[in-house]
This record gives sequence, structure tokens and C-alpha cells, in this order.
Amino acid sequence: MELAMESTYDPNITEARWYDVWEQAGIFKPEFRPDGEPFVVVIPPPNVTGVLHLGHALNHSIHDMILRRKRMQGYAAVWIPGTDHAGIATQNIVERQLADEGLNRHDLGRESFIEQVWTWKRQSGGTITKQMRRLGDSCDWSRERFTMDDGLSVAVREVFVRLYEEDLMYRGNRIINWCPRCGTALAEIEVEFEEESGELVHIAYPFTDGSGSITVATTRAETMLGDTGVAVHPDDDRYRDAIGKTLTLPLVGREIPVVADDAVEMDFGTGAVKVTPAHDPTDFEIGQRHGLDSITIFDRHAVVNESGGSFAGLDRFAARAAVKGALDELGALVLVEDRTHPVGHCYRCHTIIEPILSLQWFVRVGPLARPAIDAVRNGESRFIPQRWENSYFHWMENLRDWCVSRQIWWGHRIPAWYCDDCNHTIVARQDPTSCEACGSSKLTQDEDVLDTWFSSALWPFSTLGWPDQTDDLERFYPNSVMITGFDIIYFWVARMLKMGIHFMGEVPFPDIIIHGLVRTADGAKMSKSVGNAIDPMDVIAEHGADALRLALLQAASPGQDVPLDEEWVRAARKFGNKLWNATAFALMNLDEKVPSDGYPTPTHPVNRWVLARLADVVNRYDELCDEYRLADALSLLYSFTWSEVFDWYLEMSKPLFKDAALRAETQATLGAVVRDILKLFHPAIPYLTEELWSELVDDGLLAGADWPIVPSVATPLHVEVLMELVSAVRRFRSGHQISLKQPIDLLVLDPDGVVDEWWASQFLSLVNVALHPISEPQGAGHTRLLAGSVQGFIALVGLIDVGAEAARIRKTMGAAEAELISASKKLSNQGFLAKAPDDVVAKEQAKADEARAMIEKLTAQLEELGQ
RNA sequence: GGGGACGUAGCUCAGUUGGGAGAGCGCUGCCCUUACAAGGCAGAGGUCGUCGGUUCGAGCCCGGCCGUCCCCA
Repeated sequence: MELAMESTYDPNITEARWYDVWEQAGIFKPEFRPDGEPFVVVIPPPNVTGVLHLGHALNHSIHDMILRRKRMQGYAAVWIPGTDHAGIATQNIVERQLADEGLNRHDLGRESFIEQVWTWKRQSGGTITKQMRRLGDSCDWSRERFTMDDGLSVAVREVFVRLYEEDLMYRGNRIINWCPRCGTALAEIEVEFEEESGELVHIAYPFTDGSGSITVATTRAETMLGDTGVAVHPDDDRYRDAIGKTLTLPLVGREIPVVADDAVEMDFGTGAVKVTPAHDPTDFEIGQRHGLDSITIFDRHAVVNESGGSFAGLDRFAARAAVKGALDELGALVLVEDRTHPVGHCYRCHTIIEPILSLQWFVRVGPLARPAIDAVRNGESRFIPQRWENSYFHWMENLRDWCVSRQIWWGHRIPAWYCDDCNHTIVARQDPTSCEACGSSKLTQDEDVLDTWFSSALWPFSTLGWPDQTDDLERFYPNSVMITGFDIIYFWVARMLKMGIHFMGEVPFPDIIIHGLVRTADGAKMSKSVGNAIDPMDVIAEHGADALRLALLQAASPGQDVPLDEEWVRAARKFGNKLWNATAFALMNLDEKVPSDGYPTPTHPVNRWVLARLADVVNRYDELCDEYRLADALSLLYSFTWSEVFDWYLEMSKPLFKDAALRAETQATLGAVVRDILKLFHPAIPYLTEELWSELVDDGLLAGADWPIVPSVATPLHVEVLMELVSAVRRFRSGHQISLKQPIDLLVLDPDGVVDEWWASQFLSLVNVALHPISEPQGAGHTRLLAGSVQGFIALVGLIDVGAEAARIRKTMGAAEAELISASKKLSNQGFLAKAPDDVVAKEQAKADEARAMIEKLTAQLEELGQ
């Protein structure tokens, strides 16, 4: 055919063309395969504030490769996209905008502030979904969801109410993690701990009766203002006599008891710990056990309140210095030593967290966790790779109740009302107008909203319409697979399992694919603050989305981190160029377009060989994909495509096209092979393959084509022998610097009748060699090339340096001798002969025989060379 | 302190029922061969961290040690 393609591949041109075409053809909707079995994936919802980073790019590349293949295999495949409302992050953005105008959210009031957030969402919230389209994500956008949509909000409310009715949701006074900057409580996993240098301050607390003192050690001296006790270990002889006595708290003057508690670590500091129940979770528990008061000393900004006496008004760090100074003046500061210790930070703004006693809503997670643990233990859901199950179990078995209320405005408002008259709490699906206890109409709704992750936990079924019994819910729950990074197992996967099992009665997904993090080329963590983060959109602009996707997928071994080197992206792009040119070659040699399915039954061994290899490769490729070993699958396909089809088959097809009798079957074979390569690569590199498909096949869209099922073809052995002998000639030429332009005569001894007539044209075409059959080995003055049972002889006169040829032969002989030794050693081992399987023994025997034969021939040759 | 991962070619990494050490990039030599120089052909390069055990046989299984990293407390 006339070549209409551009001569070089420009990803930017190709990739601008196809996304809208796919979408308009409805290919991404499950209805595209109306009779197919459902294959359903919900996206782990990115933040609406987010921009696409390489972590998304990896995650989405894996998603898309899996989804697109399933779709081609005939499944009713659907990938449901969407975003979460990212309560704190989104509110922060809008608050910053207000701050630029000198305003805060209270100036606007709740309602108009929320309206402002929606405005922001409509204007800027679509960034990441646009980027996903650029990456090629085959999402069903008609099913796009947002956690603040009406439907999903109904789901959130229904879940809250049901949990409350089941006593799995309660309001309680507990120590929570408070971010003084965001002004809200956080869940425990939203706190990131980092080792920081600090001080361990030893403070003497005198006994009230004047009989000396106890020294306590703390990294947070200022919290002593809220101390209501000192605890020692009951087995600690040093303090046995102190238990039950009281101390007078320095600077404050409060009398506080010494209590004995198992939670105290005798080895830490002095073995005596100050107890601040309102500002430390362990202390809170100790306080509960011993009836100690809880005195809150900080306000919502972590500034000391009136309970801090003369320190009131100081922020926590100023208070720390001031308290230390005052203690020093008192002579109560015994010792200050340097100490590194873990400090918790807000995962949204990195401000140091303040543990604080506070009235919040909690999910009682114990009863929800148990079935979720069991589901993984008994295999209803499995982690891939499996080792992540250990982390999952460990975490799930040590859960504390989940604090779900947030003191912000952007989010699902907690459906709880408090009666102003009788203080009764009402939790309801419909907004109540009067108190169910006293009938009062003076009700006040809880000011707080729910944790964003609370709504994300419902995502696998809330996106499908729950609590309504929709068709989608019926058909698409459970989902087929969840794909996410290991850093998000606790945030999403664990909670989705808990909620899915509880509300839907079965696990949300049987397979959980855990992938690693994308790192820099030298393995460092990418971060915006360090400035080493690569923007995937920059990579796409330079090399194309296909190249980025292929590079990520090839590098992503299951569960392993991916150090991304831009070299890999370049290599992936080169592959694209190679594929482009190979398709151009096919087009130049074809007379018409290739049918979208079906295979020829060629007679020529070269054509039969490539179809046999294709069948092998497709089978193995499918196995690897089904095991989610995508990197291995692509590696197999990549080397088959480049090293076998392009390097060998395309070259071997050239003389066949010139043969009128073979031209048609070779066209059909080449067409089918290249077409199937496009199909097989499509899930990884959709744009380029679609573009080439439009040139080569032009029968519908590749994205909607059927997955290859290749009929098995018996492998003609002789092709492999031909390839071996061709390689031997190439090595000979290369070793002796004999140009390809110089023709060579090869005398061929073929005792087993392996060599066919068609070899002649191949040798001429591939290595400029003329074949001449002989019946006896050639003697002096010839070199010998070995390939299976075939021996080739080349007359050396005037062609080469004999010494160099002898060196080449000795090297080959060395390798053969090593092989023989290795095999003989095994074969002379009685244990091996007795215990190894027969086929392994036979293989070793064959290896030994082959090596012996080769050594014999090479020895003869050295003699012939007179060496 | 508890749990987990990793240590294979110069670099980054594959190597799944234990039975011939692989890829990409980099490096060396030759070649502008009519699909492709973003290419082709050929080649060099590894005591598979270390010590021991199991086995006829260990990169792979088990244990100790050394080194690197992650999560949790």
C-alpha cells in the first residue's frame, strides 16, 4: 500500500487525536459490551484539590492496563472515576483566598462560605480529571462521582444514622489529636510522627509533707501546668514508699497524688512520670484508672488558658521556655538533657499536633474490624502481594476508635441535634423539628462535619447509588479489584473493607493490588518541598503519555517502589518509534488493510514459526496479566516484539515478499502478527496503537476490538537452526571484520536433512552468504560453524587471520568444556541419578553429548588450521 | 521496642512450584544494509551481601551476622 503515515513518530500529534473519539464511541461505558460479565473498578478517589503526580500516573497506568485488556476480552468493563471533597485541604485553599482579601470564614458565615467553596470546586476542581484524560484513563465519565454529591451525601448520612442506631457511633470525651492551625481534630492515622531533637527535662516535685521530692522527666515541661498526679510502676522499689502520698505541684501549688500504674516504664527517665490526663492519651488512661482530674490548659490555638495561671496567654512553645525558667528560679529544675523524640505533625499542614481532651464523635471500630480481618484471613479478599496482609492484620488488631468529627465547615455535616431544653441528642435521617424526648422545638445541630475519609470508606457502594437499590449496585457490587499504593492501605482499603462488609454483607473487592511509590532515579522520595518531584504533565509534554505509561508499567514489579529514570521514558518512546516504523514496513508490503480478527494458515516455515511464537507469547502474556504481573508481561511482550518479530521475522519476510507463491500468505501473516502486537500493547500504550491500527486495520476502533486468541501452530524446528547458523556467520564476520558487502560462500554439511531450499534466499538476504551443499567435512583451510546437526564450512584462504580464528575457536571450546564438566559432574553423582527427575537427567545427558560433539568438531578444526 | 522489605552486571531492577545467571540504560567494536541512526550486528562485564544448615542439587528454602530502607509503638 501507499504509505500515508508520517515517517517519524510524534506522540503529541498522535495523542491529541484519540481520547474524544473513544469517549464518543461509548467504549468506556460497560454498556459497550452489553452481554459481558461485569469487571468493575472504582478509582481510589483523588482529592478534588489535587493535581496529577507520578503516584497517580503509576496507579492509573496499572488501572488502565487492566481495564482496557478486560474490555477487549469482552467484559462489561467499567472504571468509575471521581474525587473526594478533601475537607481540610479544600477549606484551607478557600480560606487562603479569603485571607488575601483580609477576610476569614466567620466574616462570611457558614452558608456563604460553603457556597464559595462550591464555586471554587466548579472552577478549579476539575484539574485532575482533565489530566487523567490526557494520561488516557479509560474511565466512564458518565458515572463520575464526587463525595459531596447529593447521592453520596445521602449514603454518608444513612451510614452515620445506622451506626448510631447500632451503638457503633458515639459521642464522647476523649484525647484526640488537635491541629491548632487547621483548628480541627484529626484521626490517629492523620498524624505523622518525626524524630526531632528536644530536651528531656527533669523536674523535682516536693512531697506535701516536706519529706523530700520525686523527680519526673518530660519532653514537654509546659504541660506540668495541667498535671493532676505522678505515676510510678508498682514493682519499682525506688518509689514504693511514695505511693499514696501527695506532692505539691511547683508553680501551681496543686496537691497531686502519687499513684502506682503498670503503664509506667521503669527504665524511662527517672521511672516517675507526671500525669497530664487532658493532654496525653496514656496519661488520660492512667487518670481514668485512678480517678484523677483532667485539667485542660490549652485553648483551640494551643495557647495556655486561664488554668495556666500566670502563664495564660502564652503559646505552647513560649510557655515551655517560661515554665522552665520559672522552675529553674525555684530550684526545681534538676537536669536538662538533649533527647530526640517522635513529634506528631498534621498530615495536611505539618503543624505540630496537640493531644487534647475533647468531646467528639467516634466510630466504635472493634466490631467492624473483626469481620474485615476474618474476610482477609479466609481469602474472601486477598492482598497482592500477600505480604501486605501482615501489616493489615497488625493494624486492624490494634485499632483505637476512629474520631470522625472535624471542626470545619466543608464536608458532610454531622446529622446530630441537641435539645436546648433537655439536652437530648437526636440523630436522624431527616432533619428533626422537635425534640423526641421533650417536644421542644429549640434544637441545635452539631456544628461539625465528618472526616472526608468517612465518605471515602463508602465509595465502593456509594458511587453505585446505595442506599438506593440501583441497577448499578446490583450489577457492580462487589467491585472486581482495588488498586492502590501501600501508603493508603489504612486510609482506604481497611475502611472500605469494614464498611463494605457491614453495609453490603460482602467484601467490596476480592483482589487488592498494592503497588509501590514512585521515587527519583536514585531512589529518593519525591517531594514538592525538596524540589525533586517530577511533574508527569511535563514528561507527557516531552515524551507522550504512552511513553510515561510504558516506562512506569515496565518498572513496577508488584508491590515494589519504582525509581523513575527519565532514561526509561526515553527508551519507552524509542520503542514507540520502533513500533511506528515496523508498522510502516508492514504497510509498504501489504496490498490491503488487515482484517481485525482471524489468522492465515501459511505453509512457509518462517510464517508458521512466527505464528507459533505469537501463540506461545499470547498465552504466557495472558497468564502474567491474570496474575497482575504486568511488568513481567510487558517485558515478555517487548522482547518478543523487538527481538523476535522486528529483528528476525521482519528481516526473514523480505525475500518471501519477492516470491510470487509466498507473497500472499506472508502478507497475511505479517499483517496478523503486527495487528496482534498492536492489540496486546494497546492496554499499556493506547494512543500509539490506536493510531497505527487506524492505518493498518481501519475496522472500528482498537480500543473496542477483541483480544487475540491465537490458534496453536506446531513449531517448525528448522527455523531455529537457521537462526543459529545465521548468528554464527554474523559472529564470524564481526570477529574478523569482514564487511557484509563481501559475499561469503558457505559449504553446508547437513546429515539430518535439516536444510531446506528456502534457506538459500534467507542466507543471501540476511548475511550475504551463498550456500553450497557438501557431503563430507572440509579439511585444512576451512573454519567450521556449528548449528545443531548442521555444520557450515568457510574457506579461509585470503579471508582471515588464522591466529585470530584459532583464538575464536578456543574460546568456543572453553565454553563447551565448562558445560561438559558441569554436566559430567552431575551425571557421575549417584545421588543425582537416583533422585533427580528423569527429564532433568536426560537434559543433562543431552547437554553432555552436545558439548562432547562440539569439542570433537572444534578440536578437529584446530588441527585443520594447523594450530 | 514490635512488624516488614531490600542487598543479583557500572546504574536501576527482573528472576513464583530449588535443576542451563537475565532486561533496560551505560560501555566497546563494526555498519548510513530501501521500516527505523530515536537504527542494525557483534561483544565485554556478575565469588547472586556474608557465614552456616537442609538437599543429589540453593540466587531461590531455613538460621546467624553485616548493611540499607519503610511502617507501627
